[in-house]
Amino acid sequence: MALNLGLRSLCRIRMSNQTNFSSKTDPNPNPNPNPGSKSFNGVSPPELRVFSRRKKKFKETLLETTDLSVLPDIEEFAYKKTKGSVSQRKSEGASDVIVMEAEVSRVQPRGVAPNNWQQVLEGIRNMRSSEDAPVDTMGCEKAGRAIQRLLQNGLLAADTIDKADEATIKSLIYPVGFYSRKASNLKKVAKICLTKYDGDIPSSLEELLLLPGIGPKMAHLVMNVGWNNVQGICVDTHVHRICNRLGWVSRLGTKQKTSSPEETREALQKWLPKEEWVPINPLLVGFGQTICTPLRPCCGVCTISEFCPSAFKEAPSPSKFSKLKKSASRRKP
DNA sequence: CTCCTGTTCC
DNA sequence: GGAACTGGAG
Repeated sequence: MALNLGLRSLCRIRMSNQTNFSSKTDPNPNPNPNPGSKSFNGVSPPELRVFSRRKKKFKETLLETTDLSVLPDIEEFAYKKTKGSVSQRKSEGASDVIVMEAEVSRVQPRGVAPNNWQQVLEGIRNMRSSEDAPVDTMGCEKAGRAIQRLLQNGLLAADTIDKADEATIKSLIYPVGFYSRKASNLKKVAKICLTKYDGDIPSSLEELLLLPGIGPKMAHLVMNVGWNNVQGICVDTHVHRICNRLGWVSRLGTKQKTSSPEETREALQKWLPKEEWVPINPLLVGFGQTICTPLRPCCGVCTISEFCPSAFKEAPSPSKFSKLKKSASRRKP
């Protein structure tokens, strides 16, 4: 399923490259000598060898990360960028398509990255190496209790969920937060998947967002770990909070904190290299559950506090300050 | 902005 | 006793 999407994207990229790009760079492009036979997605054998060599990088950077809607821009950018290296790459036996793939993999929108971000990330990775955060045992790739119970009852497929009683689902997923709403959304989503997607889940961000109960956070999570097709960063409350504490994101053109996870996602994507877009979520979620907690972060044990503009700036215990705040908020006109 | 829900932490 | 907690809908 994820493979289908990847291959279709690949075909579309190839087709558009072959018509637009090769005519710009090579007045005499070698036509595919034997289209339809011994080819992989229209790539003939010599090209396929190059493709295999670059496969790993290609897979990681282009196939799984390219948003097809930005293709015209990428082609334009890649064309300019490849001018100097095209002949060299081609002498290695690479076709225009392969050159394009290599260059596109370097295309990444880059804003100004914050100072020391790599050290900060490395420090968080070290703090997270014990994998003792809830996300490590209950995260989306593991089966939490509620998922296990659904699984035991055969309720992880669209057709069985569609047939099942909403009250049954409700009791099985209890006591997850908002179990009632989630049970009803699950039924609705199963119906949609069954009628519109042949029992599977949709494979594009836009279609996922149309499902009830699926917002940006879940849609990106599904694209990232379900389809291996990275369209954006999955920003939840932890990623949102920590990025702001670190000063990694700000409102467009200001130094103010971002006010929503969506704003954080856009700001973070401007500079964070794409290879970090998927791992940043479990990394910061676990960090946020154990050390950089929403209330009273443990800056004393945090190894990157020297880089954190917010370190030790939040009240360590809710004493006089919060009591004053409470009494102030109780006074209503 | 509030609501949804039960738990957890103060 | 009650605030904060998830993420999405309205």
